[in-house]
Amino acid sequence: MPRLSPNGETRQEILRAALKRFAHSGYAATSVQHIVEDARVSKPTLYYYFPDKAGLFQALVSEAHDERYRLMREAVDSTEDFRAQLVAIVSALFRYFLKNRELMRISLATAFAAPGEVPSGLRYLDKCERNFEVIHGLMKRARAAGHLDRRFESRELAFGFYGQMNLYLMAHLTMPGGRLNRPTAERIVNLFLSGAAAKDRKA
Amino acid sequence: MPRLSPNGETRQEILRAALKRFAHSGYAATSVQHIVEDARVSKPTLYYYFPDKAGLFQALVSEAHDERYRLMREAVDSTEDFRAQLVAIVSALFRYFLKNRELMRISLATAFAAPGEVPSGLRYLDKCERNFEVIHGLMKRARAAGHLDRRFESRELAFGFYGQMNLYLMAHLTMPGGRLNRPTAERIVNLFLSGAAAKDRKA
DNA sequence: CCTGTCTCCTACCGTTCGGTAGGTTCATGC
DNA sequence: GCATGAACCTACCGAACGGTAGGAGACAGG
Repeated sequence: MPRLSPNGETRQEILRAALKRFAHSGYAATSVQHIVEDARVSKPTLYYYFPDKAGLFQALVSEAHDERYRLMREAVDSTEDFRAQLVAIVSALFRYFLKNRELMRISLATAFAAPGEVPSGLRYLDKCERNFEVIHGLMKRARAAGHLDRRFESRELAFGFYGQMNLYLMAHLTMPGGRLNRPTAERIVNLFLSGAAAKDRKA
Repeated sequence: MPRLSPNGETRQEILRAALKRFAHSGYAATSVQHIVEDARVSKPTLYYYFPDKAGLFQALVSEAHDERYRLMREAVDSTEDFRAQLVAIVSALFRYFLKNRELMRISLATAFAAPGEVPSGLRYLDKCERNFEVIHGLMKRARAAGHLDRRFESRELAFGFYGQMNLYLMAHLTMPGGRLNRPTAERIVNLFLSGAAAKDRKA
C-alpha cells in the first residue's frame, strides 16, 4: 500500500475520526481502537503522530478553546459600541457552533466534566478562565464607562451574560430545536441589557 | 464475617461509594472494581443489589434530578409573589448544591455530556426537560399576569434565568470561589428582573 | 548500491474491564 | 434439626483496553 500522506493528511484523518468519536462518546468511553478503525489507520500510526490518547484529545480541545477565544476577541475588536460587541460575540459563537458542533461539544463537556474524567495533565481550566475573562473584561470596561448598572459587580454581569449564552449553546446540544442566528443573539443581548444597562431616568 | 446489613445498609454503602467515584471520574472512567473496594464489598454483592453498572448510576442520577425537581416545585409553591418564587428557587438549589455537591455534579455533567458517554437506556433527558419546565411554566404564568416584559417569549425568559443560575452552579464545580447564599440569589434575580420585569413607566 | 529516515504495518504485551458460576454463612420458619 | 432463602464470598471468564516491539516499503543522499 502506498504512503498516503507525505504531508499531514493521515494526521488530519486521525484528528477527524477522533473528534467524531470523542464528541459522541466522551473521552473515557472512546477507545483508540475505534478511532483508528474510523481513520483507516493502524494503531501504531496513531501513536506515531500523537504521544498518547490524552495528547490526541488535548490537541482537539485546545484548538476548540483557542478558536473560541480568537472569535470572541475578534468580536470585541470589531466595533466600539458595547451592545454591538455583545451581539457580535454571541453571534460569532453561534456561527462557530453551527459549523463546529462536535468541537464545541467536547469543549463544553470537558469544561464541566468531572475532574478525573478527562486526562489530568490537560490545562483546560486556564483556557476556560481566559475565555471568561474576555467577557469579564468587557463588562468591567463597560461598567466603568457607565454603560452598565453599577449596583452589579462586573463579575455578576459577566456571569449573567455568559450563563445565558452558554445555556443556549448547551441546550442546542441536547435539544437542537432553537435557531442560533443573529436575531436570537440580539434578543439575548436585549434581555440581558434591559436590566444591566444603567437607567438614566432614575438614579 | 457477620452479615452486615439485614436492612439496607450495604446497599447504602455501595451507593455512597459509587456516588463519590462517579462524581470524581464520570461514568465511563469509573470502574466497578473501585466502587466495591471503597464500599468494602465484593463485586457479586454489588450485582446482588443492582442490575448492572448502568442501573447503579441511574439510581443516583434519578434521585438527584427528582430532588431538584421537588425543591423547585416546593420553592414555587412557597409563595405567591413572583420575585420571591425566583429567589426561593435559586436559594433552594444553592443550598441543595452545597449539601449534595457530588450528586449535583453527576446530575449536571450527565445533562450536558456526550450521548454515548452515559448509559444509553438512561432517560435523563425527560427529567432535565421536566425541571426546565418548572421554570418555563413559572415564566409563562408571570408573563401572562403582566409581571414580565411581553416583548420576550416565555422560553427566552426561562433561558435567561435558568442559564444564569446554572452557570453559578457549574462555575462553583470548577472554581469553588463564589458564595452561593441567599444574598447572591437575590442579586441574580435582581439582575434578571431589572430587565425582564415589565416597566410600567414606558409602554 | 547502500544506508538512513520517514511512514505505516502485523502481531502482540500485560492489565483491567464488566459480569458470572458456584459455593458458604447466617437468620428464620416449621 | 432441618430446609429455605437472603446476603455475601472467592475465583474466574472472555473481551477489550492503552500501548509497544519489531519490521516492511518508499524515498532521499552519498
